[in-house]
Amino acid sequence: MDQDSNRDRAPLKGALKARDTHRPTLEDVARRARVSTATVSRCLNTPDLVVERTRKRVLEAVRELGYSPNFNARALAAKRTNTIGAIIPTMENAIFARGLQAFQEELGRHGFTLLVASSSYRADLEEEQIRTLLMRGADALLLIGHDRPKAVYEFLERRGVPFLVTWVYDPSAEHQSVGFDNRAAMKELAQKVLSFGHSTIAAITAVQDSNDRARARLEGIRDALRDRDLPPENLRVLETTYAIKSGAAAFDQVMSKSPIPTAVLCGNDVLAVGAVTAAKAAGLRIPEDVSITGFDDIELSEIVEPQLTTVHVPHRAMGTEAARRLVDMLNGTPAKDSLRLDTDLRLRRTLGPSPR
Amino acid sequence: MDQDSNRDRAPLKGALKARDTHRPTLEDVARRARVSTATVSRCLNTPDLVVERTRKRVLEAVRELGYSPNFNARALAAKRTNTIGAIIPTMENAIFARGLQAFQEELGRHGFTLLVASSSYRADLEEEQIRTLLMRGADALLLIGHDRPKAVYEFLERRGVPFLVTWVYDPSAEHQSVGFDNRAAMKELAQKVLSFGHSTIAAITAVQDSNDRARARLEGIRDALRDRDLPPENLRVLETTYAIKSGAAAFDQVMSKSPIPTAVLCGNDVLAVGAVTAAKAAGLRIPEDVSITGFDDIELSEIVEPQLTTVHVPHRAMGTEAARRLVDMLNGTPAKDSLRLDTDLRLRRTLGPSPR
DNA sequence: GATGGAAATGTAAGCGCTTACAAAATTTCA
DNA sequence: TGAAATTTTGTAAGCGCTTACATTTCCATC
Repeated sequence: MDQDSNRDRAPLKGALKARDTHRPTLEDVARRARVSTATVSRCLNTPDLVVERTRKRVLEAVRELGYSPNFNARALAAKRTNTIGAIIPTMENAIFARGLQAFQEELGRHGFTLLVASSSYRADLEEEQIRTLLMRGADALLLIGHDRPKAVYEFLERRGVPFLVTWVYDPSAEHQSVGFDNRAAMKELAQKVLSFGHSTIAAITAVQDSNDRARARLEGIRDALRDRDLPPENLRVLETTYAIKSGAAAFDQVMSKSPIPTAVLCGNDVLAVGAVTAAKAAGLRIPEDVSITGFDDIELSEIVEPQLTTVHVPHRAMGTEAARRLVDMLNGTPAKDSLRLDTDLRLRRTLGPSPR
Repeated sequence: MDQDSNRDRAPLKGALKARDTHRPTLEDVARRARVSTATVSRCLNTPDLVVERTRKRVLEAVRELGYSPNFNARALAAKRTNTIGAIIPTMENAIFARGLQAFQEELGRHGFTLLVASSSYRADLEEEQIRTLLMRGADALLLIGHDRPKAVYEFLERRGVPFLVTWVYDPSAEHQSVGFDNRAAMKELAQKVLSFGHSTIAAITAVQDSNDRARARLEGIRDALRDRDLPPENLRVLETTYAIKSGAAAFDQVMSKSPIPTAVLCGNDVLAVGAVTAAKAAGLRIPEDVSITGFDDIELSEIVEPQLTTVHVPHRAMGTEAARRLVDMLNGTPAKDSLRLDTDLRLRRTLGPSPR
């Protein structure tokens, strides 16, 4: 039996009406404090415009009634929500979570609220989420990466919505960004790998489509090879989805076909962790038999054994600075140039000399 | 130079007004389709009430103008947002993410949207988030665990907001829940540990305050000891915050004071992973020198070495069922009894026979 | 072809706020 | 002391929708 008679209810409307002991409105507060609704509104939004005596009386009434403003009504009237939307590719893994945490904290300091949506790395869903966030009244948006249809940017601009791109730094791009140079960072890592004598390389990359970070990272590897005059054939590239298992499968595949690489550079730590587990399962020693590297420096990379050599990304700095800039934009501060933040190589245990 | 003259802007209002090429409203659509706003509204919300010919004309106008409804205005007028709020303790680790994913998917199937907030495991912040979500018009709420001030429940009930507790199953609690029996699950694990001959035990638990899951899990361990007639002194308990490092620190502490336990049961996988890394750092073999267990079965538990013995929690089933019930509540279906979902022991490598 | 009832559409009153603008109260200062 | 300037408060018009109710249109029936 899954019914519970002491709690049965009428259909929605009846239920709501019956139980809603009239949530107090501005007008209730106004009546109680014997002022106009305008004054109450001012007490809440621009307290300096109200003389102390009145203000006290009003706030007293607010407390007594347990009043809290109706966000939707406020947004409708003010045409402003003090909300900033962010669309990230995924919530499942924590890469974006930390940056977003800092973003939110900084927003909070300026009286703004964060609304998050995730696109599952899908361009069409991202567009939908953008529309949803704007429908909900987001005053500005935070976007990850530059790569999206031109129409999206046009839409945003037509609407006059301030937005900022993050997680990348690309001064050649058309829009302002706060991030790091994925290509240069990966190139630096790849150079380090090559300096260990590796010359037959594999790259396991995230899906490149609609993902400029993934593409830039791959280009970084190519840059490094080129600098050393290694032919492009020395790099084998595999593309796969963002999951530990995918990394493992890709690793198996890469190691099963000649020429077998001595180093496998992964587009992110999640793939790299998958590669590490697959290598161990195959009885390979890391880094004696094969070197593996990641990118992002998520928590996992220090837990996995051996610890992952990777690139540390300035999550928090990005989040904080992005928040500041977005708030500035909403306050009418002139736009700034894109900001480049630094990455760090984290040389840990999965990178070693080439066995050949 | 961080200014960019081709993008400089007037202060906010000017900027918005200047750039806002009049976002189309219902009225614009109505005019274009030569019907009343009511008809347009009906086309969007209750299309069966509109005859095909008109509907087509209206939808055509919608498309041509690129109209999308103003969520806030809609919420204000309809007193309903089709939004359900969820407050989870943390976004940083993925435990709740997967359950929430399923929750969201199921909500989507019923035309509802999810709004997430996180409380950082703090009761005061949770209250604030509840208020925020309700201000934003959430029609119903998903809450984690039963343990919160009575006043919160009273507030929710006075407001007539349907809500559901999850991540726990406790038929003795006052409110409906969809979850699993934390105490019984941990007891089962602890029994298994004891069956391996361990008798000097330590528990590293999450902060117990405002966290009935943490308390229930600890009680589960005590239950198991009691069943075996082991005295309570054989269990040493350490409480610490939710982080890998905290788990590591707690482990070091527990192993540095006699009597030294042969098994360390952790309240969750994050703490357990910390314990595992600390053990390895201290040169202890797992499970030869010490056994360690977790709870939750997050992805990490299969990555860490040795793989973690833990309790698998039915994230997705909880999310899906919780969504269904909440939607039902909003549709006026009579309340149901709490639902108990099953957990599974995942016996992996960190649990072995007692060395003594 | 008139009639009644159902189906489709329109009219207009809000929903709970913010904010121009107007009015009243208070302060300033000649 | 009183007019002007300033501060404080009030009035009321929306913001963009939904929906109860009124009206019109349509169609089946006699």
